[in-house]
Amino acid sequence: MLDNDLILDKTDLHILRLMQDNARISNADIAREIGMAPSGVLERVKKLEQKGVIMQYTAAINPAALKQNMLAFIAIKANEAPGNIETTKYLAAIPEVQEVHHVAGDDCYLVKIRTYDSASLVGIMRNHLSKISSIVSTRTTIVLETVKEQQQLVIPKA
Amino acid sequence: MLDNDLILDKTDLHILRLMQDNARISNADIAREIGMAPSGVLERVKKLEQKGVIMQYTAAINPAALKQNMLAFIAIKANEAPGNIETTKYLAAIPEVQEVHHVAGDDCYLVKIRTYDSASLVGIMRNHLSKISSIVSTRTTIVLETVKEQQQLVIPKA
DNA sequence: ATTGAAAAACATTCAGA
DNA sequence: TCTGAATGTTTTTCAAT
Repeated sequence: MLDNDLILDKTDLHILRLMQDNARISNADIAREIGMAPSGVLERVKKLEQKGVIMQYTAAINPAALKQNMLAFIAIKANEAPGNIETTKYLAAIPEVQEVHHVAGDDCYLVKIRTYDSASLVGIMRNHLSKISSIVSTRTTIVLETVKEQQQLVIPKA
Repeated sequence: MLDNDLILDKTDLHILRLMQDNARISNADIAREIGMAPSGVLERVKKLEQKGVIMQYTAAINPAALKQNMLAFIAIKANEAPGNIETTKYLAAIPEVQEVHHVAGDDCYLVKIRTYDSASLVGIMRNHLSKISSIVSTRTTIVLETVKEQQQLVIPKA
């Protein structure tokens, strides 16, 4: 999936824009919006899913509603052979870790992690990070307030 | 919305888990899964939306499909009066900026930004960031590879 | 790639418990 | 809160283009 045969036309982009903003929009509504038959829309949506353009439909849940009020970024330095991915595999397997990026520069990895509070963050660092022998050092940045947080992409009109 | 009258019971958490994993699941399927009538599920879902627990339904689109292959984090130092939110307002208004966090420590803000390439990143920094007079300095971290990226929360069973 | 028709499944409302 | 019945709508398939 997601090969070179993915030429997204104006209609595909329109569908993506609608579904990115409201994943629970009905095919019928999409069809009305873009002036196509519902069955045609369904075909296109299925193709977008199957090509890996649409990766998932998800409900964005308010972390505060689940009392998950701690958000932190951890910059991690690791001493491992280039191409070795043991560290990232371990980091990605931690459920509270939302993002793991391999970054350029001094710090090898940047990890985004969401927990209930500072105690549970420390708990994860103790129980998980300290068990990863390749980790040389960590630098934790605590988020005081999140002003904007969205995964939505800028989708061009054409 | 999202007051103190949000006591999420086991059923609510089950619904949230299902919808977080697949926002396009039908009410009927949720009803079957949790052993309730579809109309009852609908009521609960509407209440979760109205209380602000469910913030949005969104399709996660593969950035590569839109040729958006540059991801960067920018740490921004700003000299502004505490409580002044002009800088964050400006940052959040940039469409390519997916996240703006006010963080503890030396760097005041952490911004996540997704663009086509390094040229378009530089373009945004020139056209937007350099116009914000309160910004003292920026430190950009380029993502080489994203290993994990999800906004999904850990939802407890009860 | 798209349509339109047809059947099955679904969403939504509302009275009643 | 929840159910169950009722109605209108949607989804999905498929033959045809």
